[in-house]
Amino acid sequence: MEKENVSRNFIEQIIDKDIEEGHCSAVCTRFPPEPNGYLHIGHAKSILLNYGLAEKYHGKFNLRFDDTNPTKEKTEFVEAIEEDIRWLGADWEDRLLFASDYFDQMYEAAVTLIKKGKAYVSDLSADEIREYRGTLTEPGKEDPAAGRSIEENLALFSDMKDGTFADGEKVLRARIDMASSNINMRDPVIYRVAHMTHHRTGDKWCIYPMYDFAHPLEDAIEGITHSICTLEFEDHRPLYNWVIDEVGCEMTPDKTQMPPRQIEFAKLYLTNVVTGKRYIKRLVEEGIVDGWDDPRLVSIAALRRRGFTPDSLKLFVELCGVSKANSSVDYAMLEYCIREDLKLKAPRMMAVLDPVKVVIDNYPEGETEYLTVPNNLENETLGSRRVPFSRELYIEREDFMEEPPKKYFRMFPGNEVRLMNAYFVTCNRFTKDESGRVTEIHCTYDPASKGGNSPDGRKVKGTIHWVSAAHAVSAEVRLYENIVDEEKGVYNEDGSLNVNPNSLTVLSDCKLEENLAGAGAYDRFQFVRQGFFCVDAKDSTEEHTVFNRIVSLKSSFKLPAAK
RNA sequence: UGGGCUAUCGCCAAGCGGUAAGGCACUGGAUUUUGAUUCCAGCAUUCGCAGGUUCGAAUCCUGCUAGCCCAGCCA
Repeated sequence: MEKENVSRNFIEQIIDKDIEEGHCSAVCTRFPPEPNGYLHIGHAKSILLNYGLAEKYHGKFNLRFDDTNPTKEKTEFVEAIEEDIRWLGADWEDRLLFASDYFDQMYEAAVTLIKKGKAYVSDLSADEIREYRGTLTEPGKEDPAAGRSIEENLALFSDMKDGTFADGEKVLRARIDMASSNINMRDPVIYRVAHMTHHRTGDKWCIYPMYDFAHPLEDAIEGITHSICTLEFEDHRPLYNWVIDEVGCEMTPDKTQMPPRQIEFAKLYLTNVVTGKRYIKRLVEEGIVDGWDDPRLVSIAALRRRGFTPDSLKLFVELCGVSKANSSVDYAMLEYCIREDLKLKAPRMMAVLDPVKVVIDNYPEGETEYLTVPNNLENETLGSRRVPFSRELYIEREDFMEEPPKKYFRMFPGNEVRLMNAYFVTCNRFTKDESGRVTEIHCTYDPASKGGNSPDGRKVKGTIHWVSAAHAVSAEVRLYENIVDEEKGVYNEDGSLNVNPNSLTVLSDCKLEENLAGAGAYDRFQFVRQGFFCVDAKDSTEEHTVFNRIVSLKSSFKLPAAK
């Protein structure tokens, strides 16, 4: 028995009830993206939710491209979307589906509607339709063409399909209720004319179904039981059900199953992060980011490039939960998830990001010894490696202070610290340049403390990481902060983007232990005391490795404010 | 001034008439060759507000308030 004290979300409760009451014997969900852009973390929630439900109920999960509007869609996007979903681990098996494959059936369904007297061809222009629709507080007016005979509608709709009319000249409307308090029910347009080459059906069609008509049919055709979408479609549910009732249920493959049920949930928003296409587009156009996969963004591609793992995103989505309340999840939750995932999986290596030279005065010149170091103290299965130690090393510049404040237990004159996995060392002197910048630190080491412990039981407060200067490999390391600060607003008063000037820090000459030399794209490590890092797959080359900091380690250490 | 939806800790989120789960964040304290991890402890007398029903209400009723969505031939 699993720990079943975990509470179920409201969607699971609905499904449980549907199963209990015998309405549904095999759950089928779907993720239905329109291939008109890249996926972001909000989509990951939907993907993982739908896929997770299918898994949990031993049902099926379909990937269906909702490609009913050729003016916005591209094959390039379907490929990118497939890659992202595959990477996330959501398996659609052999059910890679396209709404455009159902165009014939949708056309027939529209004809059926006309024959039932439930749809008519309108002559109104887009502007006129808007006028006739009324407002939020006033009912709409009957379309002058609403009274057309079935025969005439059939002929006109056929002409629409045959290309007799120009874009916008005619439209097919469902006959529902022009006075409905729900604007979606005021005789919604269900087919429009668009002389446009579709990325999959080419020029076969010049009329395309609208979302509200197409979507329920797609769900019905595929035998979707629970059609999960976001909150803004709540008002569309009556129309969804209308289409299902009028023509959809006939198209269902298994009549013993309930017809598809639409369920809406709240989108995922993250604090200090923007997912809007327009905003991202501006960031790209203004050269603030280097594309849709810039590691500071939260598109799936960006998260992947930054170094996030599918498991970390899964964890994140689980922790966020599912509800109908609009909310914004703290970015710290995402950070927690990637740390949690990588904690035991990533080898812990030494890398000095901002190096300063250290010389061990009493260590023999020219000598190198190899120390055996475990790759992850908390996970023995990751094994160990050999790390070279020698007379000249690099340590982190911030691990040394000439005049330390209280509670500073790193290196300072006279203080003994541990070089992680190596020796105790004590700083005796150091040199500075004209500007006062420390150039070289001199220490003596205690040979008896090899491995990092003194046989006499002497303790040190500080343990710092280091890299042998002669053996170090250089690399570029990029540190990131969020691009936006919501507190200050996403846009400035003059309409310009309010971007965090520190969103990217490039450290061009970091010193890494030699074992990191062979790291390849997407390899992830913990750089001890620094954080988790991932080899950038886009900008790394054979001779120039670029690491992205995925997330820093938590730290309760703060230097007292300098004065 | 129409319709739909939502309000529980700084941020998510359980709760479904029997007396406020959990996670993140935060704050101690212990352990520690990462000021990390781990561990232990703390963190809503109160559920948007006001009334009412009830022995008993976050849960039911009434009335407010706030926020989100809807007037594409987008999805």
